[in-house]
Amino acid sequence: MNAGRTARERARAELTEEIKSTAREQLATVGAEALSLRAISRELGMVSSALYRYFASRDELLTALIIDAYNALGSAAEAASGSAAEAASGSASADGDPLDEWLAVYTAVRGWARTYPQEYALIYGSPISGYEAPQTTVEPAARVPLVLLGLLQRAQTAGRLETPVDAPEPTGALAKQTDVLVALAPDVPPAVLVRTVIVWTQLFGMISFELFGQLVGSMDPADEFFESAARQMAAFVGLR
Amino acid sequence: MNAGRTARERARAELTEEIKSTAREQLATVGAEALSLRAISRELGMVSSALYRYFASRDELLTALIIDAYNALGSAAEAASGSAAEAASGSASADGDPLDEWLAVYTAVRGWARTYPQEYALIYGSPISGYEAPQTTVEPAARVPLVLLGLLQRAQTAGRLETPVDAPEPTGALAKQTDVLVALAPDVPPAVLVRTVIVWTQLFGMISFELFGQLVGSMDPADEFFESAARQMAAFVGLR
DNA sequence: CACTGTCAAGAGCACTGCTCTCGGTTTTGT
DNA sequence: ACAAAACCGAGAGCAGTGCTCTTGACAGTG
Repeated sequence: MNAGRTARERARAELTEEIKSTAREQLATVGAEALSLRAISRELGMVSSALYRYFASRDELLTALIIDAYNALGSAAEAASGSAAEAASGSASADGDPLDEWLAVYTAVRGWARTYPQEYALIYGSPISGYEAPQTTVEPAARVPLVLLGLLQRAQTAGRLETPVDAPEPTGALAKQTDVLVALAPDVPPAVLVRTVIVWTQLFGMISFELFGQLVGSMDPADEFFESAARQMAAFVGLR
Repeated sequence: MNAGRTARERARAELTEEIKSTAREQLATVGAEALSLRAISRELGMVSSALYRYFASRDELLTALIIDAYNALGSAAEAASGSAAEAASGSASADGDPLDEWLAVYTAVRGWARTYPQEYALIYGSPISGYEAPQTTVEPAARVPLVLLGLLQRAQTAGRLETPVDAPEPTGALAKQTDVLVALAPDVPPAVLVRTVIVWTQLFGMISFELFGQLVGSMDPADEFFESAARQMAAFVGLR
């Protein structure tokens, strides 16, 4: 993250960032699959071949944009989680109301998605054909679910999580898969962890439907529906 | 649906279907955004310009494929709903167990999506850039949610739907939006209808996550998770 | 000063969607 | 039955794309 030592390294880092920046602009206007390296180079006043000194291919540029998008969304969710906790208590370390925090995270995720719909589509839409997401994307991609898990873990230790009576205990392969999540939120019961995954898929399904126009004719505009869903999903995982 | 009168009309209809068929093959192998009219025409042994006699543009071909995909998925859901009802009773008109039917619909939708992932991505993935879905797509797109609504309506009149006590009554704009659904399932309480939309978004969010690789590392393979989610969502809307 | 690695530039390849024109065939109207 | 109209496939061509390769200029290091 530091400025490179030599002038060359600094120039290279700056230009790399500049390329990504104009790529994001193009993304916002023409969409992901119409992203053109030549158009970017034209915008930057350089020749298209020069761009390949910075990104070996269009896919590599897309990968960089995808990772940036995951991180931006993750940061937004984490910030919402953190500031909601502070706002209620005044102190930075004490926790606020878990339900408020839950709603703040939901709102932040949706807000980011609506502000940067093309970048959202890039990471949660159909995968680019012939493009295999490298392993580098899974860590940034995990930040949003980690926020939810962390929130529930803290709510549990604060006595604000009440395991729903009708949540079935996972068995078989599902129990094994849940173990991975137990390691991340050890005090949250497995039944609630399964529900957390359900809720996680609901959140992004709902946002995708809103952004991709699937709700037109029923729940669009989706503001009130979204908040209702957020509250009902909080209750679904046992947040009180 | 009938064969055209003149030989030309029949040939035209056949060739149109053949174009869509090879387009679907290409779709399955190279993906939607790499779908090439020239490659299709090459496969068909004709020149690319001739293809424009049948589809005015690439977008128009995509629209046709999208409508076909919606209809195929809708048929699969309707068939599952119908056959589940018959299987339990032997009669074609009597209803089976609503919960079995619910699970059958879930399984059918997921099965179709896994069988035709690229066609699924075409309709539930990111919208094609610069492509506006025409009004013709909304009716076929509504078939799956209509299956769920119909199922709940029948379950309600059969006394198999128990409105959850913690489902909040929709108010304000949300209540207005729910009215559209009331017209489709008049006996289902509005609170349950809102939950139906939530469940609807969850279903497709879950399938999208599975297909687009978002579940890798947690709930993949998703068979058991999917069934658990299906059952818990049935309970969430009050199916008993 | 000379050498080595990095850089932008340019030409070029194979591909794309799409348009237009040109003959030939089929359907239709009189 | 015959002419007019509609339709069809072929081919050339345009503007655009991602990507590769070569060339000449520059900066950093011994």
